[in-house]
Amino acid sequence: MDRGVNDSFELYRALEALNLLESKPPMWWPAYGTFEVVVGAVLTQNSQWTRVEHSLRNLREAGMTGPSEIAGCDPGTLMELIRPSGLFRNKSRVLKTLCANLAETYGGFEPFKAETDREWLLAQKGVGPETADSVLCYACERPAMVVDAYTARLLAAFGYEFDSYDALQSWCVEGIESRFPGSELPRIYAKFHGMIVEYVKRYKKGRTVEIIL
DNA sequence: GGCCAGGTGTAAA
DNA sequence: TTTACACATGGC
Repeated sequence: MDRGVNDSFELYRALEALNLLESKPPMWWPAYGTFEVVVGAVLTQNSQWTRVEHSLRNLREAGMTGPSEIAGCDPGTLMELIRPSGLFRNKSRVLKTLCANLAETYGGFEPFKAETDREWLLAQKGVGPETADSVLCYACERPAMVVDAYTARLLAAFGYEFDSYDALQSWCVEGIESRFPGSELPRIYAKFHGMIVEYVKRYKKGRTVEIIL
């Protein structure tokens, strides 16, 4: 099949030329490099970011700004605070357990940020590959490529199909990783994923994506 | 009023 | 090992 992009590097360059992140936070995800990203990564599972912002504001106003606060929060109270982003019974349990384990294993967010890895994150209940990579990429500032439904839909528009998260992620990484110094990769992957999401949001037509590249 | 959203875990088949 | 379903709110 004829494809508009031969590898992920071509896609990256084409998206970059569209200035999709002009009015977004520097690394696309708000509060890049902070604990709030960990909370947001769980809350955004199968829900809209505008809803997550509402929950995050509730949490800030209630003083639930760190792992120890959330780990110690009354379950019913936490459910009410995060209710706006949906799936709140699951997510409150997931957040409390995740925060308790984070505090116990690492002692706080900064050591967690420096020392955690994908395997530890995937072992947490309610943390799958996308949430784990989102935390690594946007909270821990690591070279992790996040892929999601947007990524799959964009590549489907180019004729690519992948049978797993890992296969899709590998395609994205393989075209990119050798093209930049290792020290730049955390921000390159962060930008790449952000550009993909913004592109699809702007050019989606129903369930498919219009290609203007 | 049905479909969808910045997924994941569990239980059937 | 694959597929189906539950979780739940609010925007469109």
